[in-house]
Amino acid sequence: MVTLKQLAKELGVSISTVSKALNNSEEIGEETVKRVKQLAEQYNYTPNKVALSLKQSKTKTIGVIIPNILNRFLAKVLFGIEREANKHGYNIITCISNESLEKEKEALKLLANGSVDGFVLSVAEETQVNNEIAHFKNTINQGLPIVMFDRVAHDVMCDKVIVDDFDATYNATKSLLNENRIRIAFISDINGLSVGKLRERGYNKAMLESRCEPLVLAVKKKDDHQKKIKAFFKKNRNIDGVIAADSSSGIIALNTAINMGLKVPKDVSVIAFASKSDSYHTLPKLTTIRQHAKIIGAQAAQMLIRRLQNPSVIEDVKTKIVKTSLVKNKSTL
Amino acid sequence: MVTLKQLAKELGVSISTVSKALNNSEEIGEETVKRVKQLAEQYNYTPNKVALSLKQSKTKTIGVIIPNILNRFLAKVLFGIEREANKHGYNIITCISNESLEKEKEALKLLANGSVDGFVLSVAEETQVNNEIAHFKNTINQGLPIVMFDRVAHDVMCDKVIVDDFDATYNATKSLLNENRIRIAFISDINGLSVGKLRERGYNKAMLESRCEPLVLAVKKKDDHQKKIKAFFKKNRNIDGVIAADSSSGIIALNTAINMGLKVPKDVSVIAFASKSDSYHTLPKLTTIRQHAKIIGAQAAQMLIRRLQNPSVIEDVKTKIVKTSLVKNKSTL
DNA sequence: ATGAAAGCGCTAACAA
DNA sequence: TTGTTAGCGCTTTCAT
Repeated sequence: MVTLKQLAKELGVSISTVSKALNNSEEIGEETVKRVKQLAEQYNYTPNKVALSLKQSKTKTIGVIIPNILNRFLAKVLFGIEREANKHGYNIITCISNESLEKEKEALKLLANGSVDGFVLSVAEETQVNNEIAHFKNTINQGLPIVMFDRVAHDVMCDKVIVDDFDATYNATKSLLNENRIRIAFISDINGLSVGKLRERGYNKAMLESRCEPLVLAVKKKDDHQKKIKAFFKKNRNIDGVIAADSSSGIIALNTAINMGLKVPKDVSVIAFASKSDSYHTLPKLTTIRQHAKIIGAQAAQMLIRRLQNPSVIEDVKTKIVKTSLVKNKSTL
Repeated sequence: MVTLKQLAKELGVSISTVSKALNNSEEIGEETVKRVKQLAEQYNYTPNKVALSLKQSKTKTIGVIIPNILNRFLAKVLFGIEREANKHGYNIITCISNESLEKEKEALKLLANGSVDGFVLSVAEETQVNNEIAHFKNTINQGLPIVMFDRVAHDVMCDKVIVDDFDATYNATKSLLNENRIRIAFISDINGLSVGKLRERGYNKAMLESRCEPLVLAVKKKDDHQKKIKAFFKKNRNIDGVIAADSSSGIIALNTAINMGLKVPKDVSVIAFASKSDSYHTLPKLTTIRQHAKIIGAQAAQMLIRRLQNPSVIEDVKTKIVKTSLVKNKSTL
């Protein structure tokens, strides 16, 4: 890498002259500016990012902590964050907590040493279960703002971007009830998460309002989803609707129903939290609750960057709700 | 953030004493070391990463450029890279090229300004189509090593980690031929990629060896996969086997076959490049070609880190092949 | 219009 | 055993 020093030497001027010339300072003579820029161009000079960061004590880098990159929703949010960050000249440095509290703490600590200007993160499962929040508060107190998305810690004062999980399942369940379904099951493999609980509650509310009895299957990560769901269907022969809190459960439920000789949507309707491409993984195509992951990511990044660029203004923390949409396909009437 | 300066001041010693004490230098008195460490602990001191990077002209950060984070395979590789990097004290800074040559160039340039010590990347589709490699060569000439994985540019001299794509489909096709299938189709939505082509060639070779006529369906990203595949099945009624170059095509092919009243695997066998969790998205469970994405990521990271840590040794570039495995499930005989 | 110098936080060679 | 100093690459204030 070429440095200002080398350019200065070759041009026979001082370092500061070169710096000013490249930054279009008024102080420098037209002729000099031209010479400097030309040589810089020739040598393909770019300012050293690290030196810049040190000097200006900001890195233009956002730390992103994701619980699980294999989760399609989270991957999509990451995509949204990256794109938005890039648009504003920020890079992202990614850590994967793997749903572990310990790794989350580590990542936070590791990056809070000057590597990043702030964080966008979704809380790890273990963290939510143990309700740990000290590490978040610490980080914020160190002057590093955090924006949480999807899985948030409500007791931490920071900006948040969430989904209307409760309303989403409430409305989805309602829509099945309107199809005159009465034995609607709720299947979820994210029962430990805040969002999983909200989704279940929305479902419950709708069911109880219509005097239908809730019927819930909580699948665990280590279970064989297919077996569990098949057994569940066998035990509850009269199921005529399914609300799935995650895409896998939804896809498997639909395919299992068909495998058991049921007609979808004639005998059973299925709705799942899932993405567009997931909906192609079943025949008939799956009716989905879309979370607009990319928008969530973009919003979160935006909130963080705003805060970074107006550090003086002590804004109140905000919580944005990105509404889901129910996209009807052929797995419902 | 506390700095050495502040600690030094409070302790009434010089900055270098503090630095040495914290780095367990032999030079410093036992008593002093204790005092320094205690105060550092109390103030939760961590060395400023940026200053360290500047001083040592290495960042302990790896730049990762991924064409598409929503691709499950690539996401999994990213996971492997991150974990391996972390193990060796490296962070990763992620850019998503979104299959665009321009973004790939940009990312490379942006991070080559001192932000990272080297790159792990998979080549964007557009880059492969246009066969552009100058930006890679530039980066390497600047002294930043690159390790490519999966989609590699063969004409660039650098370490590579690839999959035995050709053999994988050759063997998979053979295994269907051994089931006495004779009308085996190849379905792919990655026809533009180097790996897609290799997969097709492996299939072709096996078919021709058995004097069977190849039958290929190339789906485009923007197509409605379900429609395309259904039409394909209708046009070629006698298909008795499918090799899919990507998981989506495989899942959709299997589900479509069932939807059309065919029995899987009795009438049609299906094999696809896909992950374990994908195999649960069909009933019967999908027979898959596994790429061991995490291992690929870990290997790539390892190769880069090795090179970074032995900069003097000019090793020859290496290409590692991570073998796929054919995991038989219920979609084949 | 140009340059010298200080300083961001850290390490390390050298001096005391 | 401890401190001084230089320097990593850059910006910026203050001379000149």
